[in-house]
Amino acid sequence: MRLSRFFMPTLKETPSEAQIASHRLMLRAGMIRQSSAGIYSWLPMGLKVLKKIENIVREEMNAAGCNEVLMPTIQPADLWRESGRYEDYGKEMLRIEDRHGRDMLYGPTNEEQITEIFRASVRSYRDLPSNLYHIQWKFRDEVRPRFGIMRGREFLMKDAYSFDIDHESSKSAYNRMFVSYLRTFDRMGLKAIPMKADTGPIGGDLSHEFILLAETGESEVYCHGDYLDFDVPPDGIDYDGDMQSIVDKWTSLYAVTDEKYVAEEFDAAVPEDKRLHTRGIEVGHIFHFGTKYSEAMGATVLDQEGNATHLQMGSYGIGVSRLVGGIIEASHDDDGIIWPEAVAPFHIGLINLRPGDDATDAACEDLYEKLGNAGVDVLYDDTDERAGGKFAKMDLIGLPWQIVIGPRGLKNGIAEVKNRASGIKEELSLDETLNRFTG
RNA sequence: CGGGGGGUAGCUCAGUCUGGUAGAGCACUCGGCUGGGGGUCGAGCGGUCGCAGGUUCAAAUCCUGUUCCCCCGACCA
Repeated sequence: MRLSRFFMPTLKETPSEAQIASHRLMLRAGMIRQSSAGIYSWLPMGLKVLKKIENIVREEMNAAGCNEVLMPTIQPADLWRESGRYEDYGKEMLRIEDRHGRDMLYGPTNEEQITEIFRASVRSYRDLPSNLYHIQWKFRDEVRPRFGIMRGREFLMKDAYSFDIDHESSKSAYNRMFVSYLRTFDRMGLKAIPMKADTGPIGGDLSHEFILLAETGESEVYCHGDYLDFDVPPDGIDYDGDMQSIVDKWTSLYAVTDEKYVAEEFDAAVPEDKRLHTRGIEVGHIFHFGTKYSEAMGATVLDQEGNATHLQMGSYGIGVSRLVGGIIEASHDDDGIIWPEAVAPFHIGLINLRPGDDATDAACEDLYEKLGNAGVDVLYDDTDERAGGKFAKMDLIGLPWQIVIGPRGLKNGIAEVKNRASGIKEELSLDETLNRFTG
């Protein structure tokens, strides 16, 4: 993509509404624009990242044996009256009336919808276990949206729902999602630690929040430092295999959010030099809730003896849009964003320092074309802005690599390759530069 | 929902107290000098001062109402 034809309205100054780093940088890098409180438009740069994150989530869900569906954003109120949540949910739920006077709502979540779909189609234990997910926009009318995309009212979420015949099987479904989440966040270059979460009125130990460690996080967390070095389950792992030992390992050490924190327990469980007390961002939440919805909504299957049995269910969320902000919180510096390669909007930023100079233009165009042919996603700054502005802008948008070509280096056939994360610059010949990214 | 702060050019903000021709920097357009870390000189473009009503010869400024946004708290994936 040529920068001259790319819609990327960057800002030199920080808009006054942005307080935290990710919000500030997303606005400055031209990724999002606010529409109203907690509601944003996604501009090309932001949308590319959002889609990359969404795809990683999708790939890992599919690998774990889940089926993708797409449920509507607008749901009928009657569905929620069945579960009793229409009355319980309160003002967080955006309620709408259609032209016929029917009560509708913009879905804050989809337990009712998925249960309705499942109960209408599945009759036998033979069709279990099953896990359906979708990636869809949700709306929760938060009293006070904040932190930009991190806690908006409208947000993109992946939510999965598992259906099983009994508790034992449901626990296996839970474990598969647990492992899948470890892989998903790791692929995005994140350290997300599963922490004990509130199980609410249902009880049990099957609820974990996946927390991203970041100093600007919204809640305090306490955990064992060794989690940072734990191995993540490998690509291609067999989800029919032993998930329990992985879950056991990843839940063996102390890790809680502040509402579950007890100083004495923390001190007793973690040696002093391993105590990690920082802030965190919740990017995933997995939860087993048993028959709460299947009983309220009459979702049953016949078991092997022919008895109608209520489905055991669990739900598994990942905040896809929140992750965009979360990744930036975890990976930025004073100059701008530092994208992990897996979610970067482009792999390389190619800077032409002197558009209009024949030799410089020719070298840039040649490299741009060859990299493109090799399938490398390049943002080519072909504008005639000054060098300083180009460097600052490229650092701001945080592409993993920068290739700088100007008359000075070109006299010796040299391009400069800079790694955004380390800041290390190398002088390479044009061929070496090409090979570096295509070899 | 309680408390606080705001809305003036695309962005950051002054001007409001004390009413009297709407400003600066950045951005943008044109031209000159420049040319490897947001340069420089000159000339431009750009505003129903959130909205409605009131007071006044005269309102960005005073009064009333209203709406939107931000921050702290409570709440929350």
